[in-house]
Amino acid sequence: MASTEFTKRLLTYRLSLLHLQEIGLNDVYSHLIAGETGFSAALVRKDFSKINVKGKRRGGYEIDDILEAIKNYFGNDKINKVILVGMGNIGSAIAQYKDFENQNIRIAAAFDIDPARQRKKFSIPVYTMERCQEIITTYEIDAGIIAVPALSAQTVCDRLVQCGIKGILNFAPVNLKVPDDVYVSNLSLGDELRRVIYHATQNQ
Amino acid sequence: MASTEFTKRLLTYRLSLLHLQEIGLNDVYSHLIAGETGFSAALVRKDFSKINVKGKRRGGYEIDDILEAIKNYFGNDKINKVILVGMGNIGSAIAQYKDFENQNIRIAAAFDIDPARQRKKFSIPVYTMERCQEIITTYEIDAGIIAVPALSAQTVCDRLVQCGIKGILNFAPVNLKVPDDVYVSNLSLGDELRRVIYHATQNQ
DNA sequence: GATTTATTGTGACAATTTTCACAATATAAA
DNA sequence: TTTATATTGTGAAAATTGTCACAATAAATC
Repeated sequence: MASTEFTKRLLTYRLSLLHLQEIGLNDVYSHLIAGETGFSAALVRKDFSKINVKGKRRGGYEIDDILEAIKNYFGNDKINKVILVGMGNIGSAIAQYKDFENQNIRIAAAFDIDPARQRKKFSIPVYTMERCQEIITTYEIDAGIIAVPALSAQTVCDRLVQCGIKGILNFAPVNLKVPDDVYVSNLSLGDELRRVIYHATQNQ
Repeated sequence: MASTEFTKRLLTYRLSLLHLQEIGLNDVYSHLIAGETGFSAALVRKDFSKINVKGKRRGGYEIDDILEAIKNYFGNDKINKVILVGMGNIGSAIAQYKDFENQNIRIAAAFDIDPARQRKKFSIPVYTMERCQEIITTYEIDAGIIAVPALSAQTVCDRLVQCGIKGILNFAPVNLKVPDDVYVSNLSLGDELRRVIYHATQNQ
């Protein structure tokens, strides 16, 4: 399996390339991408080589080729469906988040214990956790987003794993424990901001 | 400067230790932390050694010692103040996010171009960007959170940098360009979820 | 008190990741 | 057509990161 830094870089390239494409470019040099993303030009070329993107000597790379290869690498030509657990502050913000579409990801359903939130009109249906298994299997869900309070995060996580979920994006400030075949990305916003402040105040 | 993986691990240890403390533990062995966090016991010990945490041979480490050392490492005994730009979906969720307190971080003020959002009652004051410089200097702001649409993110970023901000947490799906002495963490939720799905579907 | 056991702390080693340097080569200029 | 120039693609080297193995040693047991 490729290193997580590598997959992160690919998506960073993607974002910059989409931007460059929007301002009218068709071709790019490794140096240009390096300048946009902060990685070295040699690393950019090695990465492209890994995903079988060929450039023209002295001619650079075609943006379309690279974007195609990245899309291919992540296998996102078909729509991937995910579920969202927890419709509090973070959860409902995520439910309305527009950018998932650009990644061909759709939130198929959400879950919450609060019946008021189940009745409330969101753009996606909100169920109780009882219907968790049913919805995961019928909609062929690929991953789950956890946006519940810290105290219930592990319980929710266990439930999702039990229902066959193999990928979890977790916003609760908890280090979730999962079996080896389940992938978890812990996005603790407090930790992330703490690290930003650390680097900001340590600089020089 | 320490690697970002190292600082991430420290905050991961912290989260697990707070949990272990809550369930009544005072001491821990490197193996226990390894089990909780997924890192190897040797790496845990090396990391502790780096931040000058001493254990007792055969006696393990005191949780308090480790937490103290981590707090010290990040220098967060005083409250750090940040600003938030953009009070849309993500922005207002962040404004209400409770966990920043546990990191001694306070959102001092928010900014939005929409006058309606300025009048609306949030728990923090919302201003126009005109008062940006004034507030950053008077409140001694340490970092900025960008939660505006992709199109305006770089403009906002430039403005913050111009006002002396050295750390930025960016939620817009854009690779922000900043001078070398400014630290940016790009948290593109779409990218993050894409990576989760990738790992979930590639596993085995 | 002697012996066993469990754990830390770390130097040496291994693996991984990134950079360096340059041959190959396509394009542009002369 | 020849020469100069700029860029890719990639082995080799360097740097970084993580693991292994074990001496040191404190606690527990006999």
